[in-house]
Amino acid sequence: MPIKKGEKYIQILDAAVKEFAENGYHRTQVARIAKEAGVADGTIYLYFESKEDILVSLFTEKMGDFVDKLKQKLANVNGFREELRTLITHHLEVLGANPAQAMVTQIELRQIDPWINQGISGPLKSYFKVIEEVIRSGQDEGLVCKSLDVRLARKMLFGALDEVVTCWVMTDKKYELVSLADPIFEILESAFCKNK
Amino acid sequence: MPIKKGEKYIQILDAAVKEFAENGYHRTQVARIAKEAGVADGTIYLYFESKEDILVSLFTEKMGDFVDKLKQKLANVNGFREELRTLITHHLEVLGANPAQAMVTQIELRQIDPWINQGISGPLKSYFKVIEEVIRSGQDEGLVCKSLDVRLARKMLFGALDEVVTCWVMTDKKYELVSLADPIFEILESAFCKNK
DNA sequence: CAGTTATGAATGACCATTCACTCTTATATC
DNA sequence: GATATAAGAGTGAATGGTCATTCATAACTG
Repeated sequence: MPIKKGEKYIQILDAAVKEFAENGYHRTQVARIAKEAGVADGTIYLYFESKEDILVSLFTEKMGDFVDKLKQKLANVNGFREELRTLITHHLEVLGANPAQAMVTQIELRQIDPWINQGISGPLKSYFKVIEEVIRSGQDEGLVCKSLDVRLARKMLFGALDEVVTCWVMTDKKYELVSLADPIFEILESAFCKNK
Repeated sequence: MPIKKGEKYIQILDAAVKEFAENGYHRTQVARIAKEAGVADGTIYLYFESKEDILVSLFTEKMGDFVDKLKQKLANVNGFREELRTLITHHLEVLGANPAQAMVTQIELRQIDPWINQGISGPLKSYFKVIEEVIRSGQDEGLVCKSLDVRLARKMLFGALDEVVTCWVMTDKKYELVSLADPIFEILESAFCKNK
């Protein structure tokens, strides 16, 4: 029964993001995380069940935040177009501002492991739900074709954003990720909206 | 200097796809691959440098094929719309027909490892080039806005397809992947084409 | 019988996890 | 207020299991 909170908990999590981003999940030893966090190896196991648990906690922690903040922003905005723009911008802003975190969520988390996926699917699904709601609201407004398969559209939208972020992470991050928000918005808008 | 060809080479590769798809790269032992392939553990090292080398070879081998076949199909087709449709269909058809391979390329390959990425980037880049050429041909035809950022469009197109395949792989593969070709085509076409 | 190909038991490196111990802080007793 | 007792948090060296890889040996082949 690890204590999933407190100062050390955060320290370890932060150290883990850094190490995972730098060396990849499988290549970073727990001992390295401990060193980076300034705690003893054993201390980690007071806060986490296992190495995998660190990875999962990392994701759920960050993803929970991500979705919460997005929902707040969406509440202050009206109409499908602005919602879509907000969604895209948020995605790029947050990941653009946290390259290490982006690295972890984009790459390290992708390894299939029934256990890891279980831990991840919750928060990720809630993000998917938000995306689908935005698209559906576009349909209600009459801007998006009613016959559009919302699920499929969500997958494509998410996939598109995801790949853009992945490319950015994998290269040297020379450009500002957010600067792509506008062109992406243009493309996705015309993808979903009926031709006027 | 492993011999990168021959019957056993293929056998090992096939066994590896199966095992990686089933258990994931890190969870499959070389010994399992050997057993599945019907060869001795040591034999693997006559054909491959290392376990990683198996993964990379797998990808380059399959991806080379993938791009070659796609190019052939594209040569027999005229006009941006049909090219785009061909591209999408090919992507879904090939991965839909080889779930295990899809699993490996979609998931297992994503783990960052400078070495692995190096091995992968070649064949993947050649696929990207094909995609970009198709989009550019659409611009030449006047169907796609000249101001569209081809690179960005490629990333989004690839990401969209990729995510659709990933979702399919992760679930129980209940539906035919190719059946999504039409709706995806509709969406991507209107994403890129000027409103008529 | 030389050369090539294949074998699989043995090796050794690696690293997540544990646990016997220390250090700190809080509470109780006189 | 001084001392004793207990609990919790933290430590890091030692453990043990897991494989990738090697290599001495065998089995083909021409």
